[in-house]
Amino acid sequence: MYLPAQTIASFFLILNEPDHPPRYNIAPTQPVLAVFQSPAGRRGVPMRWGLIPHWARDIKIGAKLANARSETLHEKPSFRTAFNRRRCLIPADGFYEWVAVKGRKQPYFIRRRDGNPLAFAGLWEVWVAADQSELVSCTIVTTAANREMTPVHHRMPVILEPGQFDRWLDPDNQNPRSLCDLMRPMRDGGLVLQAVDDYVNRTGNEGPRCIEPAATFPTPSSPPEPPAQMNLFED
DNA sequence: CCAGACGTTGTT
DNA sequence: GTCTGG
DNA sequence: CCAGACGTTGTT
DNA sequence: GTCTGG
Repeated sequence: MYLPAQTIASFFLILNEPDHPPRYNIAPTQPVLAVFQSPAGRRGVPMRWGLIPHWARDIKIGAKLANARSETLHEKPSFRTAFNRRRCLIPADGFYEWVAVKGRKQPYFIRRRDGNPLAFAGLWEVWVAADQSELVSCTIVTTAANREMTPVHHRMPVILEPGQFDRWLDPDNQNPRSLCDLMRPMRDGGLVLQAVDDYVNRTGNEGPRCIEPAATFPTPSSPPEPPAQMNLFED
């Protein structure tokens, strides 16, 4: 079968962080707000996007680790330890995906239909540089695309609901198998896509123009509603 | 044992 | 740090 | 993820 | 084509 032109999944995202200017175009290696569970409660701190394993010699490895596949997290040397002990949430108003069409890359902005922010499942890590300085970094966990995402890409970030936050963040839960049910595609129908101006394609560009609707490209149509089905993902 | 990798996406 | 390939 | 560079010698 | 910077 010939699929529509492909996409990417880097989840360049929008972030509105209290007391900081809003960001509309966060790229890997840039700081993103991440929330984790500390003994004193939940804390949000800026972390470098792109996880740097504690054993890394070179900071550059982080650029390749912006995402972590949920299916294999538990066995990857780069993610295993963080998965067991350092899970986090990464809040965002939305994220982008691109579809390559005739030598062009058409970006789409994806947000919740209900207007609330998203909470991506993430992992974080502390890396000690050669000069002994510490750098905290994070990665976003991915899973298969849900119905709305399928027209633009076959993967999507794991998006958690408030009722799931505690379990995901609990540092005392070091049993990966008990977390499998959290790492599923978001329920169908919860997201909306909007084709936007390719201003966002340049990482140096910032501001609301990144989510300005594109005049010439329509939102891709979703496949028809599936028939009534068994509950495969037991929520 | 030592040396070298350690990742995701999408592309063909 | 830990695993894999040689 | 996307955009942009992709090099050496010698100069300040 | 592949790597780097953002």
